Amino acid sequence: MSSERRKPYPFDRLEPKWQTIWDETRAFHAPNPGEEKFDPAQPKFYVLDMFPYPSGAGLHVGHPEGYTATDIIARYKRLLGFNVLHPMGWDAFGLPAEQYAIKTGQHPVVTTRENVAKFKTQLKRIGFSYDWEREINTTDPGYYKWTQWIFLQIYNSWFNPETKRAEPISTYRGDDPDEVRLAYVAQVRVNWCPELGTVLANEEVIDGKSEVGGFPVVRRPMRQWMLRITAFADRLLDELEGLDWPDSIKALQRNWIGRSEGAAIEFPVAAVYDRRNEDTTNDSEVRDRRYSIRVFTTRPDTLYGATYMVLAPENPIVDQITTENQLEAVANYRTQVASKSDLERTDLAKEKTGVFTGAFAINPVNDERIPIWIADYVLMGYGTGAIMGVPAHDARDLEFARKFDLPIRLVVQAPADQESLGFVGLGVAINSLLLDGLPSPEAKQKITDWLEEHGVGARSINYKLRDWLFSRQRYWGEPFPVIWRDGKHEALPESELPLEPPALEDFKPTGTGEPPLAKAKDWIRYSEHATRETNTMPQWAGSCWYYLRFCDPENDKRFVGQEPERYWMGGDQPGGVDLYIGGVEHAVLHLLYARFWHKVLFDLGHVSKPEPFQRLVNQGMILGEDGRKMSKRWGNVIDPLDVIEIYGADAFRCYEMFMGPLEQMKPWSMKGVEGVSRFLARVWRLIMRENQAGEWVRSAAVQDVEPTKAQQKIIHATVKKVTADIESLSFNTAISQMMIFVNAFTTADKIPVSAMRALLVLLNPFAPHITSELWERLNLDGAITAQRWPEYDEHFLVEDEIEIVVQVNGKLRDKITVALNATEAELETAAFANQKVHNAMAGKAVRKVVVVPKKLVNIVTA
RNA sequence: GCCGAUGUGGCGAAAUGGCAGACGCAACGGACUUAAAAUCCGUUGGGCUUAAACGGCCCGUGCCGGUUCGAGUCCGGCCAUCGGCACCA
Repeated sequence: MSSERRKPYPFDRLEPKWQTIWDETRAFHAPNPGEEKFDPAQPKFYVLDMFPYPSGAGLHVGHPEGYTATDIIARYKRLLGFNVLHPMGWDAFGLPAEQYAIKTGQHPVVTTRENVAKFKTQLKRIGFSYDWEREINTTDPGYYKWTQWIFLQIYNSWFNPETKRAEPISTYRGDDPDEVRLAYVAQVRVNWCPELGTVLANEEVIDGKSEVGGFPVVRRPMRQWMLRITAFADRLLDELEGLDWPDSIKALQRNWIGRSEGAAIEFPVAAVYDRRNEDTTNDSEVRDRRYSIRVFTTRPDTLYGATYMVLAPENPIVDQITTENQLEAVANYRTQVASKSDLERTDLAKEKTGVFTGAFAINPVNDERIPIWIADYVLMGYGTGAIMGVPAHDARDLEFARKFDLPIRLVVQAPADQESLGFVGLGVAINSLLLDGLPSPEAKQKITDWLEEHGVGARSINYKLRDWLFSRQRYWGEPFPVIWRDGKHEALPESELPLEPPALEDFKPTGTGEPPLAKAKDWIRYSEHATRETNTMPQWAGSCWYYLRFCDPENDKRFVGQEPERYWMGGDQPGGVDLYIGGVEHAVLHLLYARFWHKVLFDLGHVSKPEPFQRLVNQGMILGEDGRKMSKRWGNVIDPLDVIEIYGADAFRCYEMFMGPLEQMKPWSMKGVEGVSRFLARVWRLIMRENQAGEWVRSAAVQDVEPTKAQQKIIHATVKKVTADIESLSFNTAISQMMIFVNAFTTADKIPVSAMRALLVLLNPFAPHITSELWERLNLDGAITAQRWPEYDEHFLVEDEIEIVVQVNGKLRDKITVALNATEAELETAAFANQKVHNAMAGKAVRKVVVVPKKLVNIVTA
């Protein structure tokens, strides 16, 4: 038959009905301290989603996975009596939104407004219980006013190494405050993406391509705004410890920060060929302190094995030390390296290349002359842009030394079963005069002490983390609240915030590196002698503090009021954000940047805790039905609204949670949705039946009777399991338990109302619409959202008789039923009386009997 | 190469060191129906035994070892897949 598929229950009518009621009654509005209806007696719970970029494509099934999980928690905590903060907003500045605007030829203001409207409609159709009165949009002047204000706090601060805290720049005693500001301008080799027409942060470049769009990225020196995140490297690292985050995310951040401990060592340059002084000879043994090369190493204990040095080709000192006859070779090599993109440079990493500079350095520990080379396997961006080559104990150095026939000297003895040449682990020092016989860790200490005593080295720590490149040459972002006067930058007065971008017709990137804002000639001109900064902030700026704004979104006096901040983000209660759920893709971007901003704000006294997100959970990616990543290319993308059209929002929500563990990657299955939909229909038919006229009426089986003993047991077992499972975010097994509950009642001829009350409240966070409707149809008191979460009584879970497992030599042989209070001796006797046990023992002698009360008896034979 | 995660039926998955596979999907059988859909009931890890049913027995959580009365779970060593970083000195 071609007629429309019959709905198993009328979700298409009742779901919009309840969504409207929730809106109209402000059912999920959370008042702030001091506001009407605020109850200070209740504990708070802040449960947050990573707010989306409202892209043109709309929601896909991945978004609602985390959102459903947080919604269940929010509704559950409300039923427990918590004051719950559960907000949603829009991260609408940035490349995706702007690329979409360019593609469709519309102004980003217009596309953003449309996309936000679309996202909001979709989210509402899924029935999420957000407090929409707290909705924020990073592109609202009322919001980015405070993003700019926070930038000024950062700009007007420095990191005091004594206190290890950010402090107002006024406490800095040096000559030039611009040298130490947490926001500064520097000429740096940036990641320039010609296709996007902007520079990108290191974190936004993946395999030499832009994270957004996958376009090639090249290195290019440019003057840019930087944020001094490196000053906070140790705190960002150390304070990860106390956070309730997945180990994998902590590991990613640790890895990204990349702290390594070692020593900095000075190698004087011997025989400097100085183009300004033709008299200097190559054979001079004079140590020339004017040209000393500093290296960083994590293995100072291998210093005696350093048989050459390598500089990064970009290292400026190369110009100073290269000898006349090597000038051409060095220049050629440097040109060749410069023409390679980062991608090519790593791609071609298979074979080592390099050139001798003609110069020599003196190994400070043994006065040996060692040749200085340049090679692109040494990076200018890490350490000092120079290394000591210890080929015997470093795989890269060994490869290089073999290729260019440089000497190799063993200085670490490997453990007996391993070859010492090429051994890179910790062993025992050899051929190292001062260090011979010492295990590597002690050798490190001793040689570093020696270097410090002789003034030629020191303990040193290096990080992979670079300062955050914070400016972009794009239109759709926050303008910097900065003006330029006589070549110097200064802060825009706070009273002039928000600084709105000019209304440009043509907002496309210029392609030259000049920002689009430069096209707005009137806007740029600030005064007779001053002009505005034309760069804009990156996408991440707005998301670095949005969780704070949610606490007090309307405040026009402060970025967040002190009292709401103290209440929701700290105060006497644990956690800042108590639960934060989102995708793993933000492990080193948003989550690192936001922690950094938060620490600056904390140091300056603007927020009450040093860390913003106490507990973090990553939802796993949802794959297409074919097991591949969802993508237009494979045609396997699922649109939530299509699913809701057929099965309803409740079924959609429950399926998203029933698929498997929240954090796991898992494939979508429409058949699976159907199964969950059948479960909800069974819940419906427990309470409702269809009359002759085809109307749903309350079933006569539902009666005000006492549950049977067996029913009591399953009710209390379900309350217990669902409660525990929600607490541990094991939503899939919570749903399983409710299925067991429903299956048990499906066949009952009398269904106690009390059992249905408990079920509906338990199921409400998962399937809020159907449970609200059934609650109303049962004529139960008040709204279901105003109920208290049921409690269980252990008393109902125990039985008089229990089943005991009987094993022989650890193998299950039979199960016996005994009284709950049976003694160990009684259990043992019962086990030995069992025929199967007797058979299995095959007449062998008993060696041992293990009795676990209420569980099992295990008989061990000889 | 380094770091992290994962490995259980045809599929998604469950299992405080104590009955492996709950719950759901798919499949098969049955009831209801003129028929189908929907719904309800039942079977369903593999193998052997038995005419069949009942029953009985053996094997089984990536591989190899270990600890334990007892291991999917704990320990050691491998293998595979996925994710991140990657010439980081």
